[in-house]
Amino acid sequence: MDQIAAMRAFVRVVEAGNFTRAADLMEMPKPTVTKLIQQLEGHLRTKLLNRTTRRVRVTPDGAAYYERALALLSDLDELDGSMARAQTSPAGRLRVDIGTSLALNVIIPALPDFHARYPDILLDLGVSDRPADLVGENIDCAIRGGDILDPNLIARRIGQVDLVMCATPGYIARHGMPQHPRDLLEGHRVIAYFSPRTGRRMAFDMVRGEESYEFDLPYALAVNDSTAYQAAVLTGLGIAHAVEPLIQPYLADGTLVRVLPEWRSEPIVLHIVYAPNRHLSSRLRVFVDWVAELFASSNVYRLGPLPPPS
Amino acid sequence: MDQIAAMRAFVRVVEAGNFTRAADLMEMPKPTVTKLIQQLEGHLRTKLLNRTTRRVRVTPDGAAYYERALALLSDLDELDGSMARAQTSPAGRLRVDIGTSLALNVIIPALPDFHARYPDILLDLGVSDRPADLVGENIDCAIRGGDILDPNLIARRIGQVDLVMCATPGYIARHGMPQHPRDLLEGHRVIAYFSPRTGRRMAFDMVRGEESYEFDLPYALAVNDSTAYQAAVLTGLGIAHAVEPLIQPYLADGTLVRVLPEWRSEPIVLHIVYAPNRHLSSRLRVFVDWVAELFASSNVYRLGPLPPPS
DNA sequence: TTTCATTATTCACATATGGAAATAATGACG
DNA sequence: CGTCATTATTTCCATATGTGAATAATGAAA
Repeated sequence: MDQIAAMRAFVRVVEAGNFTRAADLMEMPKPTVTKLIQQLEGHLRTKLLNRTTRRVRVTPDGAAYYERALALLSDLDELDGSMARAQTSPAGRLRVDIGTSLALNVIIPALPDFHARYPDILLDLGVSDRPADLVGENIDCAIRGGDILDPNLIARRIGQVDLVMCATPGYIARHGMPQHPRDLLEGHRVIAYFSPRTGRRMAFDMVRGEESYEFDLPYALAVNDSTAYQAAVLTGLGIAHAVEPLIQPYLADGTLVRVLPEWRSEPIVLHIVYAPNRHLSSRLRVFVDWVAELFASSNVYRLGPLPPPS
Repeated sequence: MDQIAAMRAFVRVVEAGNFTRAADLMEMPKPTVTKLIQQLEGHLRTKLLNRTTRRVRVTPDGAAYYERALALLSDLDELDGSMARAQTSPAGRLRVDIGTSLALNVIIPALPDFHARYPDILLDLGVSDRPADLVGENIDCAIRGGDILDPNLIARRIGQVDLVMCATPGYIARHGMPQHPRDLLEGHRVIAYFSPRTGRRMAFDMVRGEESYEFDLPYALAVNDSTAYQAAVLTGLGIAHAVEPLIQPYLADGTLVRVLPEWRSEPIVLHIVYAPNRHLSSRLRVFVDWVAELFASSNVYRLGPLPPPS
């Protein structure tokens, strides 16, 4: 027996004064109303309605039950309604995990716009290059650069960033300017980025026409955070494989110089990832869409955290 | 979908921490729990549980829903429980319709006993020989003498009363003592009882051995209430067909004398009647049983209202 | 990395339920 | 009283749901 349906039918019969009208109001066949009332009376072991084909009268027990059933159905409808409203009017807490550079340079500066659009969404930002367990830590989504290795997550591509080789003028004055990727193997040091998850250093890849090199180079310093990497580049301790938009101001004012500029590296692809869910909450949906729009609507889409979390 | 069952399953899964244990606790197959949770999520269009085969985690939405569902289920259980208690612990109003003589002479004097046993039952006594519409007037039961003509009611026999012929000594001095039923046809008058429902007078029936008479006799006075009839007997206006236990004191002190004592009349059968109901309320059930016991446990069972409501 | 015990889900058949049509009951009217 | 319009209930077949068995997924342990 569907007790809620039975209670709804009973309430309707009491209010309508007969079975037929109640059935019409509920867009339900009459036998169904009959059956539901019978089932409810059986469940409660109490006669709720004295009825003939011409008259329906509520028993004293039925009248008492009606009042309480009405209140209870109202509570249930309120509960269902609040869930529906949560779906159609995005509100509530959203937990987002972002790499440091993307957070500091792209997302956080744009948040006034998101807040203006969705004032009822509370954003919890986890800012770290260290990947989190989305399901295990109840994180709604993450914005990441690089390959997405977890096949259980949905990854929506939102942009890419270029990597470029560079160094300080002081480093070049001391060690000389490399003329070819193989020059980096001797007499040079790099500033390396290592994965916060695996500890493995990211290789330096370089392509020119049909030529392609990929080296795990001798390094003077290795960091595993994209914002720290940007600061490390400026120390002059080595040659860096840096995110182009983040160092662009330093290239412009001469603080840094390009190294091997005729060689290109694979850009880093940016994704927003979240767990599959037939019933995606509206607040997550609007955030994903807003992020995608943010990256698509300006050339900041090419920005992203240094190296892939691989 | 049975939403209540789905909510119960959800609450159990949250508390048990996994589907299998919830299913065991509810004595329900695991696939049913799976289906119910899926249906509830579909109904609410919200993911309530993030689950793998090894772990079940409640989503933030799920946690919020859990609290409210728990409260609502508690209210429902309280409502169901209160209906069950009303069935097992007799309480509430009971409307009973009784003929005047039975009310005044039998039931009312015994009510202290009923009240002592069932202090939470409130009795509304309708006292009249005039029959009421049980269903139409929300009367729970009636105690009646005579044949029960309504086939839609349940009639439980609780006793019978004898009818006897009698008159005042003054009447006999003026008209003479009848020696045979046929003597009543000439020179005599009776006090008649007529049905409050149909207006028809009750016949005087007399049996002796194989002889049997039934006359609609000339009357000096006719009343349609059993208590009024008792008073009318004492006027000396005619011969009466009276309820034996009610006039016993007058026969003992000579106020009345028996007439045709060797002739017998059909006793009046007493019933308690109520509408059929698969779910008889406990208060009605205990009252019916108490009345039956009252009549069975003493010789008052032979008492009843005059003439049938026919 | 592979293995394996545990647990959620899916599948397919048995059982339960829904609902159109037929039937029974009611009570107003003449 | 009989007739008949209205309405609750029952019947029986089509559809939906429940559930045992099989399958897929997970994650701890070696």
